[in-house]
Amino acid sequence: MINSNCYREGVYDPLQDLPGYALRRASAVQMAVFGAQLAPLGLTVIEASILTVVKVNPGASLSAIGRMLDVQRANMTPLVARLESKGLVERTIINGRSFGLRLSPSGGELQSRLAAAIEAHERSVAEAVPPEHRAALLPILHALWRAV
Amino acid sequence: MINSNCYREGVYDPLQDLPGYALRRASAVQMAVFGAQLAPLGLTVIEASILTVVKVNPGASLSAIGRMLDVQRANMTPLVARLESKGLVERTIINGRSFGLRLSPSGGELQSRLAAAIEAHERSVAEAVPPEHRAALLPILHALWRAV
DNA sequence: TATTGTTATACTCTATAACTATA
DNA sequence: TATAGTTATAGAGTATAACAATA
Repeated sequence: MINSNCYREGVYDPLQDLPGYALRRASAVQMAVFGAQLAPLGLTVIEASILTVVKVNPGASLSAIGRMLDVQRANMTPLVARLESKGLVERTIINGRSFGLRLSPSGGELQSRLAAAIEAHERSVAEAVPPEHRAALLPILHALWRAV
Repeated sequence: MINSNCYREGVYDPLQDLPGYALRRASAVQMAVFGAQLAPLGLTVIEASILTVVKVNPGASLSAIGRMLDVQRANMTPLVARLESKGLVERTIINGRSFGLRLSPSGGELQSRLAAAIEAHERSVAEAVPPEHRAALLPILHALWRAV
């Protein structure tokens, strides 16, 4: 039996039922939507994730945050510089070779709006899943995240 | 009750249980693994997806393939040029303003190895999901893909 | 010696606008 | 007029290697 969605313009999609491909497309759609919702805040998705981690873990080092988010040190540097230049985060001294990050006052204000955006987005993600499958959503994603 | 995985190096991860974030991380892991498996074939993930679509739909146009894969025309051009320069695909004439793609002989040979790599990867993705949740995997991903 | 932060660099993917040629 | 393909360009994310300073 042929799924009618398999054809677009007479072209058959051999990838749509492959879980890895569907995972990539689902993630891409979700990232695009979330990115658009963050645009008014002047933030990218990664910047938003850094701000959220910093808010919850004031004083955490650049390296520790990067490891948590799977962003390499070398790539964290310009990201943090961007957040600093926007006046959203400040450095705190840990020791002579590393520093921690904390939200600045304006970073704290922005974080409130950011938290609302995240909550709205995450709700829409969860609600996009048929109710009977919602309980499986996080277990599946965590399993894929940790295991593939 | 605190999930022991919430802490790494004393830093708490406020994002890990957000479905959208977990979706992004799961996709990223999967893409990295699959990309590494494709490297010996000299292909990127997107190139592999184009080859697979072309194999199943010989003669499909650049634009139609791009729409299916959600790759814009302007970005399809250099991708197709890359595949052409590797001698993997050939152009067929559709009309004066568009052309179709088909696998070249060497593209066909590579596609066999590619199909095996895809099958192995997709199996590992499915098997990474706990058995009781496997039936929900595709319905969830399709719902997120089409709906968020 | 291992780790931190930095710099430099390169590659892939993505997004937009503008252009031509054709349907 | 709308579509196909192209070109140019810019931005975002990612990856590696190397370096100085510090633990």
